Amino acid sequence: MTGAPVNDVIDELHRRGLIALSTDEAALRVHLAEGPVTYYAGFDPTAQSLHVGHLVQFMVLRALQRAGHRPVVLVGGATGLIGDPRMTAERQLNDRDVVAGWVQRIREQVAPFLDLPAERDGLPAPVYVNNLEWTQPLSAIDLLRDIGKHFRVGQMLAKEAVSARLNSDAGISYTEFSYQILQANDYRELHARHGVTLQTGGSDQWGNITAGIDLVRRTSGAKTHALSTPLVTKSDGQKFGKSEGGAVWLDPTLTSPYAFFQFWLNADDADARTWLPLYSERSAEEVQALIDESVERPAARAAQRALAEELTLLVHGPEQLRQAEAAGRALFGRDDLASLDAGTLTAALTEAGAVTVDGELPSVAVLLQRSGLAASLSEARRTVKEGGAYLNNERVTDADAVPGDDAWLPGGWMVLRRGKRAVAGVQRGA
RNA sequence: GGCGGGUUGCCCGAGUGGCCAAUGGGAGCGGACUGUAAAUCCGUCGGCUUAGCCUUCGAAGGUUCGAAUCCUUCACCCGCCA
Repeated sequence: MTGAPVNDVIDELHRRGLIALSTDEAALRVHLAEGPVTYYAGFDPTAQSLHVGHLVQFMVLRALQRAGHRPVVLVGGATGLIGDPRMTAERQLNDRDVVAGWVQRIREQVAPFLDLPAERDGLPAPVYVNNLEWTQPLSAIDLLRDIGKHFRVGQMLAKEAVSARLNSDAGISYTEFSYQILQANDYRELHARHGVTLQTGGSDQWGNITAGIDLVRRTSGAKTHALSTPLVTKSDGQKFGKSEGGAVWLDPTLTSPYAFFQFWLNADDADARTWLPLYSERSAEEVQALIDESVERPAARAAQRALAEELTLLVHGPEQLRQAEAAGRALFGRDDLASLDAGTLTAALTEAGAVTVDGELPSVAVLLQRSGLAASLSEARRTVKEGGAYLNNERVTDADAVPGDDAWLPGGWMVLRRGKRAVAGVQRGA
């Protein structure tokens, strides 16, 4: 090891558990030590927003940027039209204009992760690209002659996603089979255009990533590198990133900052401890101290709080974090609801989700249903019968009861709750 | 092409004429215990104008006082033979 260049980023990424697979690591360390490296990660527009599952990618991108390397973020306007083969079944193709819209939204969503450190800390500014730029003009002849010649079908068939699909009833379309060629070509283009020599991505992307490395080598002779992140899991085997019925999105209109904060705050103790190193940019010592604290005094939920605070700040910014925290305190605090002032209540309930009621007040059951706390009127009645419905923190016993005028809290609000965690506001209309 | 088996509620899976909105398990939801955890226990788990009514058991039609259960046709899936 004597004389081997020390590289803190790789050490840091290992320490945080962010590296699942890597190409020749010794060579990569040397490469990173030689000077600023331009690296990239790609995001396909398969939905209108990114979700918490994408966050690990940004943690890697940020760590590398902090070490002085230059990030390139690719949004897959072209690959999003083709579809990366999933293990299970063929993807439904989305309309071109729909995908184009998603590209725009995701592009905006990505910005804060890397732009802020660039502006504030003088780190290398990110470059944003869309692979439609070079994939769109590519003719069938160009693709098949210049790029296709470098691909062996045998290797393409051997990729895990492809072989899984070939062996399934679903089979695989030529469209999705071709996906790896396009992603590989992205690496080639970015290597040529921006001097990119490192690609990072999820370990499920490893096959596509290595296809790119091979293509770059065959076409230019250059040696390039790759790192992949592990799949983030939950200790109970459930899928990571789901909460009350849906994905946890980064878009504040799809998942409110309050709900986002609560998602992390409600993590299992075991999960919070394993996730903290992945997502926290605190020092190794601080992270360890938080984990120790979590083991000694689990009820304080130090690890969960750290995750919720850091990530809400990162994704939604300081003002949204402050409001999400205040909302949680207001709604779950020991204080009497009536003692809260109108401003606090308004902020908290707006975060939690609210419905406005004009004119006659409907029954509690109807309010539960309209606020979305219950999916149907039947479910709302059932909830009341089970003792799980609360109005202003008091258990409701009659589903058909109509709240009296004295139920209005400061600011014209009522606090409706289902179970322990699901809260919604009812606001008096005009 | 021939023969046989199958398609049930979010998922798995019982049910072969009335006692079936449909056994059981899982997921989900609520309660208790806790810490707005986990585990455990209890309850709940199609909809509605909720002691009643309406729509569900692959699709359509039929038999019957009455069908998830019987008959016919269609669609899809799975075995065995060719």
